[in-house]
Amino acid sequence: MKLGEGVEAAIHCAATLASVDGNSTMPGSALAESFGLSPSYLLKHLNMLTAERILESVSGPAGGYRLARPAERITLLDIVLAIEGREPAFRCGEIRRNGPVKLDASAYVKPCGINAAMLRAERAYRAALAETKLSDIVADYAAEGDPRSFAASCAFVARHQRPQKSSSTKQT
Amino acid sequence: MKLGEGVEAAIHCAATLASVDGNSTMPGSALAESFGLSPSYLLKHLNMLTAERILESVSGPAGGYRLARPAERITLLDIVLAIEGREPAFRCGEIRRNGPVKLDASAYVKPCGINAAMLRAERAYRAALAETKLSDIVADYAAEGDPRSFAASCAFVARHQRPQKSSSTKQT
DNA sequence: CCTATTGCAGATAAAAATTATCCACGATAA
DNA sequence: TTATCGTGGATAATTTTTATCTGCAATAGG
Repeated sequence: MKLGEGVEAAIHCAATLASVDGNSTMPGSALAESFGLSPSYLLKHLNMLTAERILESVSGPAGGYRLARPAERITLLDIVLAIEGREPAFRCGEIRRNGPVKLDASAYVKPCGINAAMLRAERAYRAALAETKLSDIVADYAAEGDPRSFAASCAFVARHQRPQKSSSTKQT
Repeated sequence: MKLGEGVEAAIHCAATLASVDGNSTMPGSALAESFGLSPSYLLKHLNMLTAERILESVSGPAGGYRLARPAERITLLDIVLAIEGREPAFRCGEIRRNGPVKLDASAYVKPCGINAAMLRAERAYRAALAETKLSDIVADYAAEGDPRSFAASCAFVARHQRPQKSSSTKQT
């Protein structure tokens, strides 16, 4: 069982974007630089977040990314599902049917108990992820992280965020 | 997030072995045939289960595999960890340190809050897996599975299991 | 002892998924 | 008009997973 590296990048980026002002944006290249990641690959992940309506993007100079809704309404589950996909980790291949004894299909109408148990565990996993909001991550970082690190992050955001012209609905 | 196919095979094999009599064994080739799996690859997985003391193996003709302890004391978590390894699914790459601003290592003594949240979720996942015993899987199959399928499984086990010479509580 | 059957370890190969790069394109602020 | 930025597709490099093969050790039965 393994989560792709993109998950870590995506959560860190989202947490960073949570502290840009109002409807300002931050370019993907700045996010990549901020974590020492390959810009072209990170964009792939940011795109998935955009496709799942977790981020919004603005084209053109002064463009970039911002959260599509307040950090209070984005959970770690949202991000993990956006990056890793919605498929469950355990996929039942129904190998019980593949033996030498061929039974009628009607013998397999009941779902496999193993599958049920594995999916139950995964629901617990997702429920736990859904309990942590992006705002919790940010608040925890501000309250318990090292002040130097926090200050550096704030400075970085302040330096790279870009105010937008059109004042549409404001995010917080 | 993805679980290897070996997990499904391992659980099915363990469930099958749960219904062999006493200290009898069942050869890996029979287990592979029972689920239409490649024998040589399945042996890899059975081996991992043996290495983790979930199965015991007996060499020689009339040899094979059996459970190393009663099915009541084997959980799905035991099997999943044996096959997938004990590493957590989320591995924190500490990418927060990789930015352009180089801070002293003392700024990163606090563990990353993102990592903590992800590991918390994984603990929930493992706790849920630990709640299902192999005996539950077998009991459920006997009680709620299709009678034809259950009878076929029992017949298969009866046909392939091999009694051992009396003195056996040792292994590898 | 001999032989056949079985598990075990290691090397290796084939297939698939992940990670990463590049380029042509449309959007847009200045 | 131009430079900056996101988008999408194609492609390649890398790693992981899946699968096979071979030689070897263990051992039941003759």
